[in-house]
Amino acid sequence: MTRETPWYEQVTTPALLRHARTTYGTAMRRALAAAGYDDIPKNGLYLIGGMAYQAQDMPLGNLVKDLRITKQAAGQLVDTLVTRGYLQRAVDEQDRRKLTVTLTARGRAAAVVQTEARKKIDAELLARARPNEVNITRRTLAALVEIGRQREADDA
Amino acid sequence: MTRETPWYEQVTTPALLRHARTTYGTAMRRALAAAGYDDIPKNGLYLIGGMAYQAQDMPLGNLVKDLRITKQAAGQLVDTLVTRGYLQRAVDEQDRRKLTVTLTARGRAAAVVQTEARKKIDAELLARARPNEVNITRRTLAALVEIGRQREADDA
DNA sequence: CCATTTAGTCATGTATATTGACTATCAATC
DNA sequence: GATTGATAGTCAATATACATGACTAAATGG
Repeated sequence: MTRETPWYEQVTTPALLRHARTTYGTAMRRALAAAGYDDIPKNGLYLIGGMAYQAQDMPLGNLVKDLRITKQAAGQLVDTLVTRGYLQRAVDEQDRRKLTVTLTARGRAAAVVQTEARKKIDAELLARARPNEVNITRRTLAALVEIGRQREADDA
Repeated sequence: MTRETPWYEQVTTPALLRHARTTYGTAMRRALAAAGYDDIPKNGLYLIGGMAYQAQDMPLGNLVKDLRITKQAAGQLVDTLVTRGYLQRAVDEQDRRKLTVTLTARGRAAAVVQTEARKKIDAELLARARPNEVNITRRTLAALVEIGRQREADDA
């Protein structure tokens, strides 16, 4: 009995990464839209989801690094999210040049929906992969991220 | 000695996926730009890299599904890549409505550069993770992709 | 054949991001 | 305590990528 080559061996790793992320992305977008949050711009998911998971407030400068966009684009992104009621801007009292960003009530509500959608995918994944395999995957992805950071630091 | 929580445990899986893909993306873009291929649009990498890896020619319709963009956007993407000398369009003789797309010489040359950049990252990854861990990662990513496909099929 | 479906185009609008030029705050020195 | 330089963000104009709506041409299926 000859073993069939699995489809994913015909696909590059970056392509796998792309499509894997799409699974999360569409699931989160669908859930958000169903709950009435259908006006979140592209990178808004990253911002809202990240803030709910990690930090209560985030300096705008972090966005620039994380999303690898210009500060103008970051400002514009925050602008629309403020306009649409998801975010609040505040001046950092320690350094009055800095702006920090916090979720509004609406923003937190959206974050909850988004987080649940994400966890749903995480749960579905555990039906197809062992917990240990998921851990290894996350560690390996982290290694890839570190390679990117390293390279960036090297040529700077 | 208390074990420190690794940074990546504070990050959602979709965020890890995003940043991991960025490592590949910037490496490939840099290599391409250094070799004179600095006019490739966003999704062009996916197209050129994918065609080099998988198929010699690709029906335009596949792009629509893979990239999850409208056929108009796909047509436009191919247009610019044809204009810039990376792709060639041809009518499918079996079905004269269909257009298939092939790499030109320039396109193949760019694909080589891109592929090498990708493999370089793959190699660097093997300095930080075992081959088996990389395999598990790719399989787990494939599972995520399948979850997305499944969900799409379900609500169709 | 005629109706329907499939594959792609043309024209137009919109959202997202970029480049370039500017203001405001802070930090360090003289 | 005034001057220089660096950092954080804004404003204005523009480019690019993608979407929507209306259309043409080729294939499929009674």
